[in-house]
This record gives sequence, C-alpha cells and structure tokens, in this order.
Amino acid sequence: MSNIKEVCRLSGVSTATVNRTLRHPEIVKPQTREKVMKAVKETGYRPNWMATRFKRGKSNTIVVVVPNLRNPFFMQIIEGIEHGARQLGYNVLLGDSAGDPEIEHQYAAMALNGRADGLIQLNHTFPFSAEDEELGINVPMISVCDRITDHKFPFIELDNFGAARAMTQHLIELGHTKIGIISGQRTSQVYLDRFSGVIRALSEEDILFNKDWLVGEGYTYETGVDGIKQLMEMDSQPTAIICFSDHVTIGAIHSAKELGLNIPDDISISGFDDITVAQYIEPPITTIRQPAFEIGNKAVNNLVNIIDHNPSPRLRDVFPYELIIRKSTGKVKVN
Amino acid sequence: MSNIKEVCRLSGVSTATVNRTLRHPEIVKPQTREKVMKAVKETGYRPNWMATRFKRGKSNTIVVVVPNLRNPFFMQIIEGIEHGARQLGYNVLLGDSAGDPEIEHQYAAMALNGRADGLIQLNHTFPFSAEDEELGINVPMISVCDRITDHKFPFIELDNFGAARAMTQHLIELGHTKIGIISGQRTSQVYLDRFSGVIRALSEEDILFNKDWLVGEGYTYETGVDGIKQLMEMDSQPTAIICFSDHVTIGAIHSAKELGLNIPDDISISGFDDITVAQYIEPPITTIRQPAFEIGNKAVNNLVNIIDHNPSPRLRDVFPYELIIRKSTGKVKVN
DNA sequence: TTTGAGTATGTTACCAATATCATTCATTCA
DNA sequence: TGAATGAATGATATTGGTAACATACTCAAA
Repeated sequence: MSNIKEVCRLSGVSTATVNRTLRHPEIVKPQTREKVMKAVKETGYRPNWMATRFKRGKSNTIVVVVPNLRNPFFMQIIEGIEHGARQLGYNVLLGDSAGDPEIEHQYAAMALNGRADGLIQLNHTFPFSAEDEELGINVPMISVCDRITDHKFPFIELDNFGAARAMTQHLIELGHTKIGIISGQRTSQVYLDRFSGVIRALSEEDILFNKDWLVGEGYTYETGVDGIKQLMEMDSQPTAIICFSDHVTIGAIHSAKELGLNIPDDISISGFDDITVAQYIEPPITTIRQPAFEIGNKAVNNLVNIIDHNPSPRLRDVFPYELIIRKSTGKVKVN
Repeated sequence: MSNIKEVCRLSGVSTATVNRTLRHPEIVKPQTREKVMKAVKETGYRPNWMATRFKRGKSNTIVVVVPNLRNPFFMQIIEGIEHGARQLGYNVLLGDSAGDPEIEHQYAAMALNGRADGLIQLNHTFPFSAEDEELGINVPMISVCDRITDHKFPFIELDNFGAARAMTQHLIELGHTKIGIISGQRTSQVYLDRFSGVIRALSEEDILFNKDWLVGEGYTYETGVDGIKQLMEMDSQPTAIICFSDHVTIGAIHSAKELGLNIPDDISISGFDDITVAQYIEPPITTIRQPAFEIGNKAVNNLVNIIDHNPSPRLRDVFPYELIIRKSTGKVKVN
C-alpha cells in the first residue's frame, strides 16, 4: 500500500501539497496539481481512511440496531437510512440485536469510543438502565418506531394513536363492535399508543373493549397464528381483529383459514405497516401504510444534524399514517 | 472524552502500563493493575477505536453489499453474516446497491483504503471491468449467491443445478411436460445453472423445452405478476411454472388467481429460497429451501480466513438444497 | 528600489494507542 | 558481596494524514 510520502517522493512536493491537491485542488497551482495527480495515479495512492478519520476525530459512521432483519418493514426503514447516510457521507454499521438487550448495549457502546458517531435504534427492547442512560446523554442517538417516555432521547415514529383509531373507526363503520387485538410487545410505547387509539375509537361509539380479546406479544407470523387460535377457542369471539404488524396479520389469516373461517365474511383481520406482500396475500390486507423509507431518511438526517450541530433538545417527529383498505376487512356478518 | 494520558495522570504510571493493564493484564503487577483500573473507572476511559485500528492497521470491518434489503432471503444470509462477524470480532458495514454497479463499486472500494478489511457481495450485477478486477485481486472478497466464472473470486452458493433439476423432476413426476420458467436476471451464473438444471431434467425424460415459456428477469413480486400475464396470453400454455425466487412465486400465484386459475389444479407454480412466508401463502409454496443463515455464516468465516491467512486460491463452497413440497404444485390436469 | 499584498508551498506538531527497547529494582545464588 | 536473573515499568518512535503556521516567491504600486 502506497502512502502520502510515496507520492511526495515521486512528485517532489511536500505532504501538505499532496494533501491540498486531493482535498482543496483549487488552491494548488495547476502545474503542481498535475504533477501530483500523475504521481497519485502511478502509485495508486488512496488516503488511508483510518488515518484520516483518526486525525479528524470523526468516524462518519452510524450504527443501526434492529431486532430482526427479516421483517421487510424494518428493512425498508433501513433502506431510507442507508440512502440518506450515503448522501450525507456516512456509512451504516448494521447490528442484529435479535431483541437481546446485551447485544443492543454492545452496539450502542460503539458510539462511545469513536467507533461511530451516532446510533439509530429500531424498535428496541433496551431497558435503558442507569448506565444506559449515560449512553443516551453521551451518544447522539435516535429511537425509531418506538420511544422511551421516561428519558430524553429523540424519536421518530408514526402517529400510532391516530392510525389505530382510524383502523378501529373503519371496522366500526363496517358494523363491528366485537374487536380483538393481536398485539406487539406490551412493554413498548408503540403498543400503548396503538392500544389507546383503539380504545378511544371504541369509547367514542360507546363500545366496551373486552380485555380477553387482547392477545399476542410479538411481530412474527407465529404471533398471528397463535393469536387466532387463542381467540377462536374462546366462548365469545371477536368479529374483527386488529394486528399490530402485517407479519402477524399474514399468520393470522393463514391460521383463520385453516380453522375454516372465511375472510372477511366470517372475520375481518387488519394489519399495520403495509409491507409490499400485503397486497399479494389472499385476501389482500387492509392495513396502515407507514412511510418507512421516509422515516428512515428522516432518522439519519436528524441524527447527523445532532452529530454536527448538537441540537440535543427533545426532538420529536411524527409521521402521518395512511389507511389502506383492501379485502381482509368487510361488513360484519349478521346472524 | 478522556484519553490514555488522563489515566496516566490519575494513576501515576506510563501510557505503556495503562495499555498493558488493558491488553495484557496478566503481566502487570496486581497492585499497579488495581491503581490503573481505578483510574480507568474514574475517567470512564475507553481506548479510542480509531487510534487503535489505525495503529494496528486493521479495521475489523467487512462490507456487505446487497441489491435489495427487502428480500428476507438475502436478509437471512446477512443475519448469518452479522452473527458470524460478531463472533469473530468484526463489524458489518451495510451497502444497498439497488443493483447499481456504480454503488457496488463505491462500496467495494472501501476495502482498498483501509476502511474495511474485506467484502461480501450478494447477488451482484457488478460487471467486473478491468479496473474492478484489480479490486478482486487486492481486496479479500467473496461472492454469495452468484459467481463470476471468468474471474478468480471465491464464491458460495447453492447447488443450483441440482436444485432446479430436482424441482423439475418433481413436476415431471406429477405428470407435467409443459413447464415454464419465470427467471431471475439472465446475466447471472445462478440463472444459467438453474436453467441448465431444468433442461437436464427435461432432456432426461426426452421432453423438449419451449423457449417461449422462458420469461421474466428479476426477483420481485412484479416479476411474477408480469410473468404469469405474459405466459397466459400465449396460445400454448405451460401447466407448471418454476419461479426462481419465492417473491416471484408469490406474485405469480396472486396473478394466476386473478386470472381465475386454481392452484395447483389448473396450474402448478413453484419457488426458490423457502422464505418464511412461503408456508403462509395460499396455497403454501412448493420450493427449494436454501440454508441461508449457514450460507452467510460460511461466507464471513471464509472471508475472515482469507483476511487473516490470505489463502487466496479459488475457494468454492456449494451448499445442498432441500426440496420442500407443499400445495402449490399438484398433478397435471387431464383434459 | 522598496513595500505590501497575495499566492504557492514547505515544516512540523499533533491525533491516541501501541510496541520496541531501555531501565529499574528485587531476588537468588555463587 | 557481587553478579545474574527476571519481573515490572518507563521513555519514545511509529502509524498516515492534517492543518496551523512559517516561509518563499511574484507582481504591482509607491
């Protein structure tokens, strides 16, 4: 590997001039510039990235931690992050936490020793202990698709309350009053917001929510499969089910069909996220579209803004939802 | 940010001793060790990652470039990569090429200036021009789910030929002789291998392949949707269709249903990859299971092996396939 | 001719950690 | 008592690029 001195030797100028030629070519005399560029070409010189970053004291790298890489909704957010990062001159370090707080912590710590400049966490379970909180204070970080109410981390998310309310209103309009939920992790704020949205919509129409119809605690296909089984074993059953992720919905639809149920005639099932496959499922899924790419893009932009200008104040970004009505929800069956 | 000198000041020892205490504690006198550790704790000192890597001349970072983050098959491979990398003390830089050779090139170049130690490319379209070939020579790199026959890059892939042959044999056993293909990118070796596998299986039974029934050129849902439309507009139509990815299959099944076709009674449609959702589709998809996680894991291990021990010779790893028979393929319709 | 402004380039300290080499000190044995 | 051994620690050069500062040079105006 050739270094800057090699180029100096060949072109007969100082390191400063070589450096200037590459970083600020406009202030170097054209003749000199040519000489240097020729030497650069001959040696195949590329400034050592580590040395440069080390000297500048900045890594131009951000860490992104996700609980699950196989969920295209998360990955679409990450597409937005990667795309934005590239435009801003940053690289993305990817961490798969598998929901393990230990791994989340490990990745978060990378922003403490100069390995990375900042951190984006997607849907984290990270309990944020006292030690962790130091992280949030010392490390530029943004929480996506979740928020930590007790702490002061900036976050970006959907208007989950509004979305859940709109979905519930849609079901109520179809005549449903017996509405169940197959939920995501109950510890998250996202869950609370969505749950509140459902409750609000119901109470606005003086409908009581049956607590037995709140089941599930995840975002996988299996969550949906198990959720339906659980609900359909009950004596009194809901006629419509809101799932908190399309993956859950897909599992739920599959499971309901296996039980011989017709969707939406026997039961309406709705989703969240509007991942691409939602429209190819039979029946196509009624769901809440989240502007995933834009959410990711906004996340990097906010993060880099914090990194560069340090405007640490509570940053809150809420994106609008879009209700996508397809065929998995329909009028309630009249017995 | 506290540095090593801060720790020196507090503990009254030299930088060498602080460094030794952290890197080789066993050769430091216990008393001294304690003193130093106390100072480390007080200052919250963490060795600067950039400085360390810069001095050691190694980044412990690998770049992974994918054409599409929303395909869970790729992401499962990346799970395997990330998992393996973490165990080996490496970090993963994620690049979304979106199939753009320019971006692929950009990411690949990161391994030339010390930004990263090596490169894993998934399903790349990278044409590997003369300049690019220099990359392959100078950069430890592994090609996954594809291979460049004309060049000397190590690769890891499925036994695509065998898998396609097995799938075709399965269809022949069901009585199909009119077999179509909705293909992936025709430029890739993966395509050639799979295509050859189909042709082989057919010729073994003296069945001729109708070239008109080779359509499509991608791995998306839309590829499948369009593929079915194209095939079903023909005068003579296949009774079974092999898709080269489950995403394509999902699109194809959806499209076929919209045309009023019953699967598998009217037409059999099979896939490749066995992504999780394949079993939740109606009908569940007959497909080829690829050990994606293991493929990814093997990829990092091989790559790190090359990085550390430089055994550059042609490294070829082929994984076994598994034919998963579900409900999207069935006996040919007798008219 | 001198002065000053402006342009072009060189010298060098610095970033933080690391590793080599040198040094100090205690212990042991002749 | 002195030498030898070995353990523990310190001083310092090194890594490659960067940027502040210094210097040299050109040209025009005084």
